[in-house]
Amino acid sequence: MSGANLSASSASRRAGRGRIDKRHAILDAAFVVFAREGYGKASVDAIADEAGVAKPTLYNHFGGKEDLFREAMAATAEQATAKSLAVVAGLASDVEDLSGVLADVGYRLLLCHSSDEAWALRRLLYAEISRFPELFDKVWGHGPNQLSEALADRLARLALAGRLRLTDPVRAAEQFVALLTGPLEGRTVLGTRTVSDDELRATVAAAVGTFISAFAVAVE
Amino acid sequence: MSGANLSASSASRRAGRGRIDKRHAILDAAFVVFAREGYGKASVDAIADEAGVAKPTLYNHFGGKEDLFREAMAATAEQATAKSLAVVAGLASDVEDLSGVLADVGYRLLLCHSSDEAWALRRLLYAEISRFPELFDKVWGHGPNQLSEALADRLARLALAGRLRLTDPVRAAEQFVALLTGPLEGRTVLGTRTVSDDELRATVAAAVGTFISAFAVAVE
Amino acid sequence: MSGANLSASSASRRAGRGRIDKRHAILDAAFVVFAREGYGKASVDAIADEAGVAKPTLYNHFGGKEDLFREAMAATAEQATAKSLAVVAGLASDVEDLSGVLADVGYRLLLCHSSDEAWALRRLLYAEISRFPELFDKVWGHGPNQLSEALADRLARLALAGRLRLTDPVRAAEQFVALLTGPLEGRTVLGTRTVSDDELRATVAAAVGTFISAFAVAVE
Amino acid sequence: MSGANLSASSASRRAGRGRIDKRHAILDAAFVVFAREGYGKASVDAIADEAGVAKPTLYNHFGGKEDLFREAMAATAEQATAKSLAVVAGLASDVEDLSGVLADVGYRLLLCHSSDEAWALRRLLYAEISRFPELFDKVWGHGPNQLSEALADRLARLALAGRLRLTDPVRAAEQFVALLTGPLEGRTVLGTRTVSDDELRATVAAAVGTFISAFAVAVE
DNA sequence: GATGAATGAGGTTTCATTCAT
DNA sequence: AATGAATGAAACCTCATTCAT
Repeated sequence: MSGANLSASSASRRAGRGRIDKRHAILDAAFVVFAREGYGKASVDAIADEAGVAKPTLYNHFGGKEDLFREAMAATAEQATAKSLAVVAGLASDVEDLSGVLADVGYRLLLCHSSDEAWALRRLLYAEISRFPELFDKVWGHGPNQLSEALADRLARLALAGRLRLTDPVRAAEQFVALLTGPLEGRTVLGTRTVSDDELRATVAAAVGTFISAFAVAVE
Repeated sequence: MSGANLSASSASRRAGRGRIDKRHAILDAAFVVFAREGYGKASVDAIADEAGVAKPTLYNHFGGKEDLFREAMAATAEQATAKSLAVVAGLASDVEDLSGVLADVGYRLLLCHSSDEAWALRRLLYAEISRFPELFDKVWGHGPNQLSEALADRLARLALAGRLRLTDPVRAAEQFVALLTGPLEGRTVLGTRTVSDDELRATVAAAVGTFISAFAVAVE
Repeated sequence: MSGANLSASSASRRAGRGRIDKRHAILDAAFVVFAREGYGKASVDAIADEAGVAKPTLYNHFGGKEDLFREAMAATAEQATAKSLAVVAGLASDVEDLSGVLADVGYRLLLCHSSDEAWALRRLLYAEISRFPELFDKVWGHGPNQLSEALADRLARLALAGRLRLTDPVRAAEQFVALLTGPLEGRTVLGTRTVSDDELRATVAAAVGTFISAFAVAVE
Repeated sequence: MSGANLSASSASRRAGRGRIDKRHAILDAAFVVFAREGYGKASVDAIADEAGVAKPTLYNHFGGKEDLFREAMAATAEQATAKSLAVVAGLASDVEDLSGVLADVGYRLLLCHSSDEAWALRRLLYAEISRFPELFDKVWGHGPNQLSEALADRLARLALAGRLRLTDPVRAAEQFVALLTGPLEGRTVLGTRTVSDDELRATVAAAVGTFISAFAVAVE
């Protein structure tokens, strides 16, 4: 969560393996620089340097700074979304230890949420939502929101299986995510400070505890 | 919630009432422009225009763009914080209808949270936290966080009064706030879209419902 | 020669002894700042600060930056000139040890020439001669040039007394000054480095030696 | 000597002969403008205009105003130095008419010293020595100082050849230069006024006369 | 007479973008 | 397709100067 792993993998950049992935290198570099400097202060020069290409090359691949931002955000968001969805996909409906399984899913969701890329994405989205309103769907709609929908599906099946008492699965999913992530916003200082794994797990435990208390069907 | 009422009241600007409030006019204008453009793209020229003063006046009052940003954020945060704290201060511990009271407090907190200023503050804080790390304490620490502490105090007293079953009041307060605000982040598209009052109240009801289910001591 | 004694005497500035010498304080401060920053980079603010007065006060006393420069240069030049002329005035025509007397006068002239004020004056004059051509007369004409004239008078009397063989006393005076000061320009790095008193005296000795060899009437 | 021939030759500027000499054009223009306005008042805009390039081009070639000044000074100083050294190089040690040869060398040195570029160099060096102390070596050390050394070599050989009586050739060289240039500083008003060729030659004659009187071995 | 506050103009520098190669 | 070099526009900031008190 600290910030080191945000540097674009320089292997593919450095290696002249071809020019098929020059576009990829630019996108990676762009996200790195945007994450570090913000959209307004990030300079196309810095992105070109980070990508190891000349500026006109960058303009040949993308229309300009705005398009580059859009595409870099979309590309990174896609990866982040996939990870979260993969976690949710692992939530089965025929579980024994519901609390334990929710805690496991919650913990892994929180890891996704706490990655440097995820924080950078959210920060940039927050910052530029008014200049790039369409980014919301690409980043959030295909991110936590899509996440809420996917999670709602799983919760609905748990309700059908008699393990949860739900009237609105989407709302419940939103609340589960909120209970997980909300308390950590302040504690991580918006992702700029690392929290210990213990604190992470404690937050998960508290979230799951509250969620279970509110929604679980008591076992006999 | 839409964005119209973010323009600084021009009455005090136009009136040459003195120069004591020129500083105030600059701070107001600065926040308006920063909120509209973001820190990086906001130009000092635009701020000076919005404030109705010349640029050097602005530099005489503040050291530069960075300081101006800091002070504008702090000033707006102070106001926002005060409102939220006032709401929490109204949460008594000897209440009859606990659900109703929590819903009332929650609704009013959500109004605070949903104001244009509050969203703008959070967006700017998210965007610039790495360039201005010290802002977190001023904006969030004296904002939702201070809010969590104040709310925790009240919840603790409700626990003492036998109305809530709490092990960690701060955690509970964080969760209450998370249940209120989390689901609305996506639904308001980070504050750029207005949600109906009905949806607001529904979110509050759901949050209070979950909270009560999880923490309320059952009445006989 | 180092640079410490260029700060305006703050005693008269600090003491509210009256306002008769506020003009003096401003002139002193102006020269200090001009010497430190150069005319172009010196700011009126800095001068006002150094003088301990407000900017409008300065504008009440002088017309603006240009006039202030002119007057500050003139005032400092007057002092510097007076010192040099006083040295020359001490050169009598009925001397026994001509070499020794010339060395003495030369040494004291060189001290005048090497003072911080003198170097600052020359540097500013060199720098701004095209913007302030009239300064030449005030600074140089009333300085080394006036010096040449005064020295020429004394040399002429020594010639009349049969001690020197001169066709053009002014030329001889110029050459005497040149022999004294010329070699030191490079050695002091235009006045920014201190030279030892030994080197000063050696330069004087060499200058006087050459001058005597060229112009002295051999004693029997 | 008046100032007209300081404008950069516009031929190469106008002709788009390539971009190899754009750097040269900028350096020339920079020196012209710095000489005319001084470092502080010279604007980068004016330099870019004079060079016929856009401002960013200038910033691409040089780091900023300071570096540009350094390089412009160095470039001009190099040319000026070369000319003076070439003159000294022509001073042979097996001369018949020592006076005549010294006068010839002196005259040509004085022409170098009196050129507009040389005066501008010295004025700028004097003016900015405290802000750019390292310029001294580039301009003066490689200029008159290097000149003194080269001249000292030649004088030493003349001493070996029995034509001069010297104890310290460097000192003698410094004095020769001082006798040549010193009297002209005042007479040309620091290079801002033209002196007639007659006056130039008279100064040379006087300098050589004094030098010969002081150092020449009497011919039998 | 002295001043805190204000300003129009202009400073250096950097930016996103485009040629010509 | 890729690039070194160039640019118009605009950024932040500072200056000499003047009000109104």
